Amino acid sequence: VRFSKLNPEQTANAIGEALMQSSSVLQSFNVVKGFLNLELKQSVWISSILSHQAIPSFPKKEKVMVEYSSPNTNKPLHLGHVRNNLLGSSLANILKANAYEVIQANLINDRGIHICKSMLAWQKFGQNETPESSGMKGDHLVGKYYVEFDKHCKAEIKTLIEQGVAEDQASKQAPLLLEAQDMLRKWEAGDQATIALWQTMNQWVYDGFAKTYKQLGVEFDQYYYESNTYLLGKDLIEMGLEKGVFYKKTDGSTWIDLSADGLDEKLVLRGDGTSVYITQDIGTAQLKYNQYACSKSIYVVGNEQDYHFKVLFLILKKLGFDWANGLYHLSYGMVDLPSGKMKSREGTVVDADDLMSEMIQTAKEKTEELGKTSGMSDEEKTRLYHTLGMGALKFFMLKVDPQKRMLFNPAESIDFQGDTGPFVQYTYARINSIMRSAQAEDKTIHQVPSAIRASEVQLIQTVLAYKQELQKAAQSYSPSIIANYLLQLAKAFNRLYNDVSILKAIDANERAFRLHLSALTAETIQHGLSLLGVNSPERM
RNA sequence: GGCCUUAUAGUUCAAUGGAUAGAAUAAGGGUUUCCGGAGCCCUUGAUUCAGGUUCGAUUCCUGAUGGGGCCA
Repeated sequence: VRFSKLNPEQTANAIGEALMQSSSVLQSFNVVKGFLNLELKQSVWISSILSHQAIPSFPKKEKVMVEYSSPNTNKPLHLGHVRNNLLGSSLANILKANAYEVIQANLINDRGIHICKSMLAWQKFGQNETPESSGMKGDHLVGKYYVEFDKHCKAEIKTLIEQGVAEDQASKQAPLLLEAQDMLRKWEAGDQATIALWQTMNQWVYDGFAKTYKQLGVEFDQYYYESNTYLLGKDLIEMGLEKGVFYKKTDGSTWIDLSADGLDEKLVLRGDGTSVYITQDIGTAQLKYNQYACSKSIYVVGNEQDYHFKVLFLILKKLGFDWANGLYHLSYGMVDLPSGKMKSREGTVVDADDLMSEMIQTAKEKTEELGKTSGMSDEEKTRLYHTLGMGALKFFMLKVDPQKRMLFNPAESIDFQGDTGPFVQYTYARINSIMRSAQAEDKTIHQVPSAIRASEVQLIQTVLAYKQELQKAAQSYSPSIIANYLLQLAKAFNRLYNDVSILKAIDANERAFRLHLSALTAETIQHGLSLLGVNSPERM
């Protein structure tokens, strides 16, 4: 507009005219409110889809680490962990599809006062109960004793208060708590009996987690254990002191002043030389880099730790590590339920294992209601219910922008209508059905169709957009982009194939073209769903 | 108290600074022949408030208010 010295309408018209003359792919153009709209010839769309390869593949270029899950070993996984795991593993898939070499890491918090609490309660009240003897999943068993500890500890505190001890004192003096702290000291001193019990109970938990992970469909290339890493980082504090990044206070504790960066002063080493959380995170970050030299490292951690990661990354940069620029905190919001917030104290936590089996059970009921499983073997049905139940769960959780707090409604997620996983899966199954019944046909396109419908152009455009969406998802670390794209694609397909005339009175050539388009759509859906960790059922 | 984050139909979610803010669900209406009606079509309905930047703001900036979190 500045160049032409004309108003936007006139400028657009002039450009449009010029393009019409010089380009062979334009059908027409029009100008609305200063927007120049170019209409491409249908042949452009037709030929672009015919030469299109739905699934791009590239050579590996960079290494990236995705750390997620990172559970504590004192209780089983819950709904919040599910979002974490799904985000992490889906992100790993998306990055792989964008040619990154991905290392999926899991940093397990296997030490500390919390696991000592479970151990102590088991010692006192457990009567040698094991996963085998009780039939309980190991993580649930250990979780049970964590709750048990809490119960007894509270009772002790109550007694103390009744004896006249002040409340804040009482909560520190409960005999059980003191005993747990003592156990932690023994653990740190390497006491054999304590270590043995710790190993046994942790192993129960790991066996339990393994089942949960398998059901969720996540896996890891590298496990880190805090029991191995909790002493790391002290040498880097030393180094930072020499560089003048940190300073000592008179009590001997080491700090960093981040007030110039809009943050506070932060303790990095206590006066007695013991670590704080961030100390070991500094050390672990270096350990990871030394081991893999990833150009990017992503931490999938809830948004309550936003501040922690801001500080951590800043410290690493100030220590002079170039690789600190490749660190990213994928922060995600909490998951709410229709019944309200999850609060462990009120027992409203939704257990991950329970949730998954409920989803699968609901998938079964819904599908049986519709009575379309006739002719399927029991094995096929079981697999289908799993595919649908887990697909519903994953799709629903990944559809939402990670950053935002979300509301998980199990009933709504598994509905076959609406913006759900099963709806996308249905579309895939439907296309498969179409392809099956056309199996025997000659699907060669001898001649490019001369005209196609607007709804076909729309579907073609959507299919073609996939690569861009994939890139966007990788750049913004957001699986929700893929999920929303898949909904759009499924809708575009269903809309097109509801047009009765498309099924009738068409010549073999047009038919072949549409089958080609359908096959590409199916391929794209399958690829997209797999990035979300969702299976595509051949039939449903 | 300081800091971070969020605010869109009744509800749950979308929208590289761009056109008439999209879906889904709920409510109401429609879809005789159809390789899958678990679909498709129509109707009703929304940007928290007050300023600012811009030709143009749901989007960026400032402030207020509500939700969530972190730190003391």
